[in-house]
Amino acid sequence: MEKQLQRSRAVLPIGTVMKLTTLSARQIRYYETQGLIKPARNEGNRRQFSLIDVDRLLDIKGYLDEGFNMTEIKRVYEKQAKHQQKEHKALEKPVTDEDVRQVLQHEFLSIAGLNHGSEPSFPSDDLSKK
Amino acid sequence: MEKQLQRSRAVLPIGTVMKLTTLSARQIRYYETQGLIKPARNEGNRRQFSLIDVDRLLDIKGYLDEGFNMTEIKRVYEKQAKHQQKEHKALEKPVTDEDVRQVLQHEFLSIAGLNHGSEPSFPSDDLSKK
DNA sequence: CGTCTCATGTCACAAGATATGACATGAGAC
DNA sequence: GTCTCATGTCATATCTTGTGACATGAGACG
Repeated sequence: MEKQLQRSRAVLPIGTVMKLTTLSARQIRYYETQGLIKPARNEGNRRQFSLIDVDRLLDIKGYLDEGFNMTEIKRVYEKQAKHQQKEHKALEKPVTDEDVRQVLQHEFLSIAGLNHGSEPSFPSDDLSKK
Repeated sequence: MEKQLQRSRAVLPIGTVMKLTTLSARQIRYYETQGLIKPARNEGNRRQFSLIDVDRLLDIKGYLDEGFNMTEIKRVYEKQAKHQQKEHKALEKPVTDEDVRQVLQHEFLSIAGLNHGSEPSFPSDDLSKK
């Protein structure tokens, strides 16, 4: 359980998070304005994300893919905050092709930072400013 | 063992690595010129480190604290490369105060990125350009 | 169909971060 | 003393990030 402490350490800049989540900076910032994440800021006002933030972003991404909108996702987290227990599993549906990619990617974090993982995957995206 | 794959994913910019290792950018770059690490580069020529790189940097830091110089540390890794097995444990000495800080810090990575960890620690450094 | 809203993309300018090369320095080795 | 080693500090050029503004495709709704 102390592991949770480490995962909350905010050290990742938005660029790294983009790679880890394959979300655009615009999306990440937007989710923040929507109150879904609240990354820390350094002295230079740069966002500093933790692995927990990255996890949440991946969750958000998954919810969006499943058709939820910001407001609904917000409610999910509000409820979780109250009930103080991770039960968003109740929202799961039979896996689609998209989901698989999601899960595999999520595994990276499970391995590179958590404890509930199983098999890895490499998005290997390049994010070149196309 | 597949977990090793994830840890080799180069996504961390030097700033993050500085925080994770409490090493200066100058030191990190110097160790690179000495051939101790070979971080990947992105399209913009920026260094991209993996958790494995961070681990090695922490090891290097530990060796330096123990009195080794670049050349000797280099040999350590060359030998490891040949014998293809992590046995630099043979170089350990009875723990000193400095060592403790090292180990505790190393634990962060063990937790936020590996699997052989135990208890955490927060350097909580700020890196403001003093 | 128009019109709104939502989630994102794209631009643009300011400010912080990083790359490299040069010069400086304290601690030891000789 | 003089060298070497590991780092610090500067300077300049080039990315990266932050914010705000304008644009747009997909749906919802009338």
